[in-house]
Amino acid sequence: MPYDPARHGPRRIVGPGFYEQVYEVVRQVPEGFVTTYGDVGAELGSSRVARQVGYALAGLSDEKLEPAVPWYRVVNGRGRLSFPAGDRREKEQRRALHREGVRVDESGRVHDFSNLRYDFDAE
DNA sequence: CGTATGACTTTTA
DNA sequence: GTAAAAGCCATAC
Repeated sequence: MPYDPARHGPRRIVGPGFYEQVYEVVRQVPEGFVTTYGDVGAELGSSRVARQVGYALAGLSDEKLEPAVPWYRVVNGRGRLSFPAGDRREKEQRRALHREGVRVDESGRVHDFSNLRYDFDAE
């Protein structure tokens, strides 16, 4: 069977792994803001690890980390949700974002995405 | 060490 | 504006 993080999940939740770094960066995103996979990757040093960022987030679907990771604040580079419409996570992400004041279009587009995008370097 | 996979991005049409 | 193809790279086997 091929590797399936949705079923097996990442074995290493804490430690010097890449995933740990991803979680740490995502936790920096304040409430009411969003970020992109590419931005998180860039913050980690490489702007080409966007897939791995999503990969890391996929791992915490079933995992429960102490500091909650606001995975729902991470969208793709075009300001859209990375789930097909009707997906369980897609609905949950919309609900969570709406609760923080982030409006999401029916197509899954984040309204005023450019303005809500969090700037890590601004810290 | 080589192959396979994917919550992505960028380019091209 | 959308759609399809190629490229990326950490993790697993």
